[in-house]
Amino acid sequence: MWQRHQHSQCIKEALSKAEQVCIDHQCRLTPIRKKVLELIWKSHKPIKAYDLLAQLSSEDFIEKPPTVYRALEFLIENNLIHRIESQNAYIGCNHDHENLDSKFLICEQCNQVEELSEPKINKTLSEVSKKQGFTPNMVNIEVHGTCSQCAQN
Amino acid sequence: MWQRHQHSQCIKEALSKAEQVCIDHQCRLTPIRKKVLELIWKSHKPIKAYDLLAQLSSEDFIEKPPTVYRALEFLIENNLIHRIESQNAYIGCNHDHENLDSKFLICEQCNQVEELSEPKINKTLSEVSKKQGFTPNMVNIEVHGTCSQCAQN
DNA sequence: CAAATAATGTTATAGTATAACATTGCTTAA
DNA sequence: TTAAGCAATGTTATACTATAACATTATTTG
Ligand SMILES: [Zn+2]
Ligand SMILES: [Zn+2]
Ligand SMILES: [Zn+2]
Ligand SMILES: [Zn+2]
Repeated sequence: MWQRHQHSQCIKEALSKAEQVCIDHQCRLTPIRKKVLELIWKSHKPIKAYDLLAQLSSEDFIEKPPTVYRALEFLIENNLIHRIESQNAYIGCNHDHENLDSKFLICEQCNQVEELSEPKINKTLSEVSKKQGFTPNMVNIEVHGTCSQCAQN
Repeated sequence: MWQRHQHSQCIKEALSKAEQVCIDHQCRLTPIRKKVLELIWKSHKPIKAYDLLAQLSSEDFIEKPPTVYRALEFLIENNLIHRIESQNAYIGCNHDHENLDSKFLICEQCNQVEELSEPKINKTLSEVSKKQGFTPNMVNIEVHGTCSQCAQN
């Protein structure tokens, strides 16, 4: 969480993780992709495509929508970020994903997002899906509510 | 599922359930709201706001965006439909909801959607949330994959 | 009935995302 | 090494999704 860590450190980690992922996946972390990823991590909350666009344009990058949407597409494909569907917004991921699944706790007060990695949820969902004869491919879970910090205030 | 029921029957049921819900909630199922709900049920798959708009306009209703978005808002508030976030689309609900939660199996082949009501999922999610000190308010789960029908083909 | 409230009409615009084609840059194998 | 092929980016235009703001009409209630 924001309050409990050196954020510059966690940006660094995210970027170096990205380098490694790109080596593993044999793809390229180009300057634009890297810059977008960095801006997403700097935000540390879900950030919108057009906000990224605005920030890019103030840093000598080309500021057209396809530029940022392509970068987002790339980062999503490589599980370096996720899209928060209920907000049309994007957030960094520091998890190791086996599958195409993502699970979020979204605080309605502070808009801080926590990604879950609890495998028990997937297990339960799998079981229920199977019962319906359904074969899951990707899962998205978005839980809206109040985080512990905000509950105290 | 589409293949296994008289669809005209299930539209009728949805509309009469809606009447009852509106009595209970002391709100009004106006002609526009009723028409939108009917069109959503006729589709029997997730349908987009502007597709509804097009269908309304061919039936002597006013065809401006706010008209349909207001109807959608009303229907969502009363749990008569849900929004499929990953598709910007809307689908009818014939469940009885205690809470603000919805869980879907979405077939990537036929785009048929099944709503889950399995309470075990909520229970698991609640437990995991609590462990993080998080108080859930509303939950949305969207599982993409292949339905049993499509798996056979 | 009059006042208050709810719902709809209307115009305009904000916000999100992609298509299509041109250009540039990297990779690789003759 | 260099030309061909592919990957990435540039560029223009447009499609798709949703809401703000204010006017008008319909319904409810005292
Ligand atoms: Zn993740
Ligand atoms: Zn919070
Ligand atoms: Zn439902
Ligand atoms: Zn199917």
